[in-house]
Amino acid sequence: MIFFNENPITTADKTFFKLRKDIVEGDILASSKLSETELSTKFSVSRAVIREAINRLVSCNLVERKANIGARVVALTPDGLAELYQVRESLEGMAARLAAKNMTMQEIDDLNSLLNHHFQKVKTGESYYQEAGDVDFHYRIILGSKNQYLITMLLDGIYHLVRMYRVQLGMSGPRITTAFDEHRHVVQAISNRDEELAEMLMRRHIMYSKQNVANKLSMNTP
Amino acid sequence: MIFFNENPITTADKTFFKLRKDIVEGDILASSKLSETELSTKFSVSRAVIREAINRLVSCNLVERKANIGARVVALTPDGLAELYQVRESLEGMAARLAAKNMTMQEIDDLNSLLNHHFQKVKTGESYYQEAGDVDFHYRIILGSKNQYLITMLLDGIYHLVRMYRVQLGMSGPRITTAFDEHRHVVQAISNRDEELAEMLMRRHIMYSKQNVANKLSMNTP
DNA sequence: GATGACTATATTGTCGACAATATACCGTGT
DNA sequence: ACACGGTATATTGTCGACAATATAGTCATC
Repeated sequence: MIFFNENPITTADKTFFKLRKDIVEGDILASSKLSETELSTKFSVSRAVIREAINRLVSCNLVERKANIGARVVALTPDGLAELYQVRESLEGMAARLAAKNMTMQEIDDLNSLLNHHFQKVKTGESYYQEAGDVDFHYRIILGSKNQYLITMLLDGIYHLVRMYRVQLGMSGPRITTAFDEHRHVVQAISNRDEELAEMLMRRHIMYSKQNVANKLSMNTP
Repeated sequence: MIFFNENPITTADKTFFKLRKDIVEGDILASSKLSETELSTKFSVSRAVIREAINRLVSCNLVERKANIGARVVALTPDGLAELYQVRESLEGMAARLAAKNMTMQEIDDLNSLLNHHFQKVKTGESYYQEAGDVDFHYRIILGSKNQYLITMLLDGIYHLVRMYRVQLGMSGPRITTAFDEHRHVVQAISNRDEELAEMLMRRHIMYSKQNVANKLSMNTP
């Protein structure tokens, strides 16, 4: 069963993915207005396609729209970050617990391989944390929960917004290696089928990450 | 700050609300196909409006859409119910905990008034549980959490799907009065600012409700 | 100089038509 | 009788134009 088909089929799909990428990576600035006509000429598609893409961006909390006024990219604020990570901690904690219960041995092995791959990059100093999707640790855990609604809420709901904070506010210094160790420990708990510990470790990991991003954010907006 | 503006502005809004109501209440049958042309003639609006409404229904997990094929109302299944209530228990438990922390005295008083109002209906045997929105106990707790993302996930994500199961599979017999008592206890905990107890009682309450709906569902699909 | 109504402009919301894709039907061949 | 291909039909996806709403600018009035 394939939960998440991120293969674009229609042009609206492609436009949505492109816009999401541009917003998450900051090529379209936070808090900036999204003009339908402007975007439609820029992407050489009709306004209907742009409108559908924007509506989907609203669903993932990356854009806010007001009737008859327009759509804006969300702002990155300390309060927003706090609320976001509050639910993220709870939901991804739950995902880790369910993953410890429901992931297959094969999937756990693959996850370990992925971490080994990441370890190579950490050693050489590359920042691999920017990438989204199947190559991301959190993404795999979320899918591993095998709960359709949890997966939708996380991947369609806040996953990319979390990435937006992370990518635009950066992660650097010793946090990279400590975060990697925390990933290791979570997978270890999952491997032991220790549901409670997996949840606890994931919650702590997200708590620490939040602190890191919050510091960067408070530096930018004093 | 107004979190949820359920006031329809555009015709797409109105169409969306109407369709959502019809689906939740079973006037449009579960698992049935939604034809865009058919609906557009039925509602006397353009297909663009219908398409937008359907996309929003997809966002609340009431409808599934496949590219170039079409949209169908979701099916009500035991497995779906189990997954749904698994996340519901976690999220609404969290909402109750946050509500115990964040609701104002005024809001708690209003909530008690609402329960008194419900009590009158329970005594006379009316089934008040069908109504959605501000007059619903769970709705108020969710808003009381004051967490933007939690509110969005619950109200835009699963609230109406939960109602769909409840409305179409019914709640009857002694469950009505016991559910009412459980509501009382949750509010009592919130009133005492006992976050842990509020979460625990809410989780239990949802667990019991699930059992009730699951029984009805297994009777229908033997 | 500030305020309020009015107009001009730009943007979003809605519509009907056309294009692309999937489904159903029918005929042919084995 | 069954399997396979092709055509006809129906449905969804995309487009450009028009209608409705909000914004900005202008002018008149106090």
